[in-house]
Amino acid sequence: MDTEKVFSYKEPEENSGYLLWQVTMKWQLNMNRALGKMSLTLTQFSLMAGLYWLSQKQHTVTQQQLADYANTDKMMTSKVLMTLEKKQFLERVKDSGDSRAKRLKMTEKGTQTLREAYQVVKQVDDVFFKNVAKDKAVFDDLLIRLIK
Amino acid sequence: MDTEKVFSYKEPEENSGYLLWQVTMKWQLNMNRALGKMSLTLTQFSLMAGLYWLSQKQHTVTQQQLADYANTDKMMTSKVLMTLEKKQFLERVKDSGDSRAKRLKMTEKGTQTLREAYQVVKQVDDVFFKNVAKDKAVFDDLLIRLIK
DNA sequence: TAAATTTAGTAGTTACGACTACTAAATTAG
DNA sequence: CTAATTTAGTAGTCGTAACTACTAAATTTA
Repeated sequence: MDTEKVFSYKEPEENSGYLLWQVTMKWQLNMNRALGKMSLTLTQFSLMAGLYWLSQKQHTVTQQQLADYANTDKMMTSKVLMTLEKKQFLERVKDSGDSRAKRLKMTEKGTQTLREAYQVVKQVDDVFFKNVAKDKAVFDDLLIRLIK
Repeated sequence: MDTEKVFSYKEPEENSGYLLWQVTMKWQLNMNRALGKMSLTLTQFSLMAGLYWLSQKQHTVTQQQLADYANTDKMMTSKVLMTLEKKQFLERVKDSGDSRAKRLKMTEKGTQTLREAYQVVKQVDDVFFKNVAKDKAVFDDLLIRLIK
């Protein structure tokens, strides 16, 4: 029989990684439920937001550039962008300079949807982070140190 | 043309939710890569760990009880437990009292694998949380407040 | 400049994670 | 006691998320 103990702590709650995971799962669930009312997923929203931000910085945005910016896997990004194109939230046009690349351009419908979605996201975030609002600077700093 | 701005901040990095998501994604990726070497996923590890912890507290553990404890969806939990049974890490026996329920019992092989997996997880956590180690108490407190 | 390497994107696989919908058994209520 | 409701678990779907493997085009280098 196996009697030697397995863990160096008694409860999962003593583990930062476990807590981090639980919190993010809850946040993600809230986000997806809220965004679901407008037929968007969190990932779809994030890529649209990323495209919006990147477009402010540079004239053209390719799928690869967006994936790099959003820290998403390029294969997954490709699939989600196809979905977003089908929904007519953006266009994927062959780049004139590099014929391998797809240039991304948000449509008017996409921008409007993003604007509405952001109001929903903001609302969820306000409620979710209410209990740590006064420590936002500390919290964000800790998270930034973890991303490196 | 749409000129009204969409976001109330300039960079995603100003948003706690976005940071939280990015950090957890990175943590999860590190965990899954490390656990992958022993053919385990993070979710499989978590449910095995949850079963181990719950088994310390109570004589019998059902799938539903484990799902409640781990805060996982019962449908997903059911599938992952079937996978873990196939791998012979645990047994799912019909409960004698409640014939709807499946009683979960970790096998010797499961316990041994969990022990090895935990060493891997511990190692990944030590590296991942290195930069915030001295603030662990603050960080954990913030996360606990977010779970409520 | 031809060959080797890198880059941009797609296809298909495995495993969650959140669903709806379902079966069957247990519990509660009238 | 029987009907209504709740509970435990399974089946199948959709959308990531991380892969391997692939095509084709651009770039490097020998």
